[in-house]
Amino acid sequence: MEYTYDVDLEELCPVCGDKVSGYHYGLLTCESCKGFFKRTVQNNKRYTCAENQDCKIDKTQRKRCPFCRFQKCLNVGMRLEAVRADRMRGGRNKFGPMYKRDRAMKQQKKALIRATGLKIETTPPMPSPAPQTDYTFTGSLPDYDRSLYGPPSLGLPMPGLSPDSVVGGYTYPEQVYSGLGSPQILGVPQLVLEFLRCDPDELQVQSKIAAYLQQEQSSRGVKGQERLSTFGLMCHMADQTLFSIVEWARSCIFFKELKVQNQKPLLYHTNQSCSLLGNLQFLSDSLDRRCRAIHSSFQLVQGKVMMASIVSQAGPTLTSLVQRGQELVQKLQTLQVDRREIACFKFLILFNPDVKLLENQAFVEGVQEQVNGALLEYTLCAYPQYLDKFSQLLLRMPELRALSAQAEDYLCYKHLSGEVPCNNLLIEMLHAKRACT
DNA sequence: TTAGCCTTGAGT
DNA sequence: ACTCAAGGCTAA
Repeated sequence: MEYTYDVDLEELCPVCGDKVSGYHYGLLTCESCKGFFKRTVQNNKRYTCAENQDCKIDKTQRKRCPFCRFQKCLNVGMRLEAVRADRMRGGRNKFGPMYKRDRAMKQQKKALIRATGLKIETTPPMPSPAPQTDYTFTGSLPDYDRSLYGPPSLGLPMPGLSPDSVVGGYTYPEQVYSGLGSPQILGVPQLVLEFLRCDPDELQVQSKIAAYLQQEQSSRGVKGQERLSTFGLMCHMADQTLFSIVEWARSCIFFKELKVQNQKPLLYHTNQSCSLLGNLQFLSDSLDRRCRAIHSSFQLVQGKVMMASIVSQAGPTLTSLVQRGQELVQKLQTLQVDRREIACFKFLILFNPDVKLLENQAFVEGVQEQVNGALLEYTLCAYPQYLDKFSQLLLRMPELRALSAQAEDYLCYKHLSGEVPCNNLLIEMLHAKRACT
């Protein structure tokens, strides 16, 4: 029911709502708007609006005001460059690959809708900024006075909440991203760039934690205290990692808009998963940045030594947990997950729709949808030869959550048998989590 | 002028 | 050989 409704919705012309006949001048439109756009651009037509330049354009009224109709054509993203100045017929233009990606994306979004029952919001495509790529091939650009119609209004609906977005006390996330043709910089959706901006440098975080642990250990030596066991070390390490995750979440887009009481449950369900991803990012960063090779290899060696000591000292449960974690990291590495994808993945983990909040449930689901959409778009644009990457990535999510839950159970067990050091943030969270569920 | 159908031809 | 988004044609 919902599914067919969505499909129908997508097959309507974004200009007038008539039936779509294919891709025309950059996007799916109906035959009549295709013809109208062509005539207007080819013949350099100028219209004027008898009203206030905001006429409603639909199937029955589209003939009434050509000015507003053409305005709408431009606003929904129809491309002047796709009208050929030399009027050459047939053949293909450079939009071909874009149409192909768009088709792939629509298909995968449908699959996603079927799989999750969620609807991925696709706001009407934004007019893209002045074309950076040259789309002319079968001829030169038509001599068209674009400035007459003014620059395309590419304002992002970023700041503030519009009155419409507040419904019955529940706030919805601002739609920061839209479908293909959404604001992008070199093929990276704006939202993905924003995630990357909030994402901490994992190398630095890990160095800081390592330094902290070393200091902790040596100060114990000085004070004549017993040195920390492997498990004790891991608890401290996890604790520090948790601090960094909380710090990250509190400063990042979407999350900081939530009230603290709503932030907490999300954070409680996040810890282990994100630290695992942090590890992955750390590893990939270490490999990427040759300039820090010495530093990185030192850290890697340290990591390996630590692993060895875990395997030799820890019980079989912990060992298997760590091993499974490493296996998952390895799987993700063979997928060649890049930093941007990891940044998105972290958001998907943080905004877990399964965590029930007292309020703002819709907000969490909305963010989930937006991030899914942005990640899908990014993977399709960045890895067009690997159209499956998005679903491969999502496929790892249940594994990650399962592992996280097991780690938590283990921690709980250890805590009950009194083996976890006091003043541990992890345990505090554990208590808080049990209390609120 | 509109809009449905036709012809074309590079890319696959 | 086929596809499908360009441009072309023409009756309302």
